[in-house]
Amino acid sequence: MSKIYESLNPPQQEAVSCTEGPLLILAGAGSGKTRVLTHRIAYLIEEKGVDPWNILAITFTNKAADEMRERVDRLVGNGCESIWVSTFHSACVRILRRHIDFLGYDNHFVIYDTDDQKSVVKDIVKRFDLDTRVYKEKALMARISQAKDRLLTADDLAKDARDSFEETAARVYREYQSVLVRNNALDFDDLIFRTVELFEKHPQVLDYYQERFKYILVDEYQDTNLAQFRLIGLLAEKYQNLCVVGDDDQSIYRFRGADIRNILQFENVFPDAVVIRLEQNYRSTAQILEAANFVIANNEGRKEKRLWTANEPGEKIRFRQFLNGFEEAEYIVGEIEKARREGEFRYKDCAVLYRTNAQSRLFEEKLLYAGIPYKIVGGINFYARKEIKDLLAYLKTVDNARDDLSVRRILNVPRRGIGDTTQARIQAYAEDMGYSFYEALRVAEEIPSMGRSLKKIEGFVNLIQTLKSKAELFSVRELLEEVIKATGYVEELQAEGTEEAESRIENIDELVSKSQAYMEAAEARGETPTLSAFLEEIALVADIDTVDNTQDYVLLMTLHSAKGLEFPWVFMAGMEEDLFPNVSYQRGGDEEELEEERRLCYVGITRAMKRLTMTSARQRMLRGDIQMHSVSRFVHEIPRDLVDLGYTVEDKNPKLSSVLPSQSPYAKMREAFRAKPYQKTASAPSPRNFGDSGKKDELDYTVGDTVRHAKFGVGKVTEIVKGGRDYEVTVEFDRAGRRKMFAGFAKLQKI
DNA sequence: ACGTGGCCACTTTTT
DNA sequence: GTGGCCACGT
Repeated sequence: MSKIYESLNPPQQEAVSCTEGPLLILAGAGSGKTRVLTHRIAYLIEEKGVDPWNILAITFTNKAADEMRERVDRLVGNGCESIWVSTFHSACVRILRRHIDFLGYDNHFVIYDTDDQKSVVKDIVKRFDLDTRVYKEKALMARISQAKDRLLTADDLAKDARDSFEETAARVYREYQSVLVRNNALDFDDLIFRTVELFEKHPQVLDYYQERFKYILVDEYQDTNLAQFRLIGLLAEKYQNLCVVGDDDQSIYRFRGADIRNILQFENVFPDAVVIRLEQNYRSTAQILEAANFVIANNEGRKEKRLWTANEPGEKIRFRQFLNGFEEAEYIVGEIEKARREGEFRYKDCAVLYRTNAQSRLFEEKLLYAGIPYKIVGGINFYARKEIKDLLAYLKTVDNARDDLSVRRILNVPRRGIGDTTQARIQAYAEDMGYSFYEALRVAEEIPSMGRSLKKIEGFVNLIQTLKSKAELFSVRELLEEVIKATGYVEELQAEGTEEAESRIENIDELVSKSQAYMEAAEARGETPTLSAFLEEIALVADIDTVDNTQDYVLLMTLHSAKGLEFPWVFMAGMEEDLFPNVSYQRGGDEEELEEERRLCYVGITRAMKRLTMTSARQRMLRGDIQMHSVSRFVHEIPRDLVDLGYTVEDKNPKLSSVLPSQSPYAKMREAFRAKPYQKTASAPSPRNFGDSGKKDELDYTVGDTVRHAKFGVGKVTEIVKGGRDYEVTVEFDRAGRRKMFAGFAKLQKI
């Protein structure tokens, strides 16, 4: 072995050199799996003489793919451009662009994002005249997506339907699919599903790719779903040189169809698979790692493993509880600023992780106020913004006029005086004649009762035709600018002059620079930039892909988005029962969901290299009303001698102590930790023993009583549930309807 | 045809 | 607290 492999530890070396046959690498957090993957690729090329052309590496995000390619480049030097390093979705798009005509699609298909899917479903719900109370778009979309993740067609779903909801869902699915086919569109799930279909129906195509990809590597294997599993299985079937890397403890996408069994049963599916464990962690301090180990040990369904590290013990894990989310945010922002001022950490060394995107707001406010550069990953996707979607719809229409959705979106944007009635008439005509929506527009004069609208429609068609002809000559960026000019989109916003319009214009400017950046990147890759490729790239970028490691900013993101990343200092905010673990696990009453939450916590803890701070708030505004929260059970699962609870409120923080009740929460916490020393076997932790002071022993009203609420008025108590620290009271108000509230806050008066 | 105001549901996580 | 949707009025 050449020198570069000597820096690897023995199991890592084994994982690199075991190149033939199926291989499962169980790589604990921070165990250097990316290093193993990149060295393995280098080894294949350099030592085994494998043609880079024959290697396929699948990662979870584009960012990870870029990083991997970069690192392989550094190891191997030239020749690695021809390695396919990409996500499942972009790999499938590449394959489908070449061969989807075998399935009767046009290779020029468009990709529908979640928003587009929603419009399609919504339209169908309306056409089927379904009760939207029962058949919610979201639920239907989830059904369809779930089915596709499991490679089920609408017929399969109809066959398995157990009730009328499922039957209807199958009907909607069938119609949804035919709309997509008509529009020559594929949704995210289709990208995988159709590729599997292509391989299964056309063995010669499969054979081509089996020959092409003799060596396959899959990262984050624990998060693959059935469709992805099948895809990989098909590709690897012939040569069996499949190397998957994953960690069952980091499986956090069950809700999206990820099947942890893909990793737990790898050895059953590939009986002669070699299994290698990477258990040495290079990332975190010993105390952080130990905390992570203790937390995850509470899960039952996992492969037993013991992560260890030779790193320094490091600092204790900091835990702080605050009165509310504002103070939590203020604290975290203050800590970051202080550390930077003192030269201890840069902004980019710090990341704030939380369970739900909604939590980002408070941090954003405080960071903005403090003048600290930051970037929020996730939330509302840049490309989901209205102005961006509008402009992209123009580009999509130019690119593929079969995409009815885009055409309809822009027909009256900006306002052209073409209203719903006209649109409905065109739609009806198109359906009668078997035309696409745009085709119907082009022959609008044939449509009866168009009247005054005809002129306007002709204007629109002319605009699109002109843009289409320009698309031949113009670069992507020029075309986009032409759209902006021809439609007067920005002008209209400027005329508005509001702050909101201002920010929309900024977004549009950003889109223009993104188109420029795309062109440059494509040319750097030696490709000719095309409109289709630009649109495709946009459809497949995740927000995390736009994180720029060279910029010094604080990163804020959900725990999910943080997977695969690492930071010197990690803040885990909102460590509260009901928020994290999230309440929905209780709705399902599902132990597995709780375990998934715990894995998410494990992922969060193991992102931290040097320092980890966990915070929680006693009260938090959730869905409009204030709720009391006790400290997350996950915090309790960390042995107390690993935790630094900070100063007491009385000592150091007079501002807090004046607001808080006489009992210091920190003193309470200490008691709690002291009272209940950590036991590894403890199966039922009592998470709610922090600061019970708010609980009233008795309420002066009971079920059936009439009470008055300051805001909601008079109502009747229908239910009282004893919560951890308070009573949850359900009241049927005369005016405000049924409300659930905490007795401590509601201040209900018996009358 | 289009704008406005009130009502409602919503918040888990995403390629 | 917020954004989306519907109904109504101009």
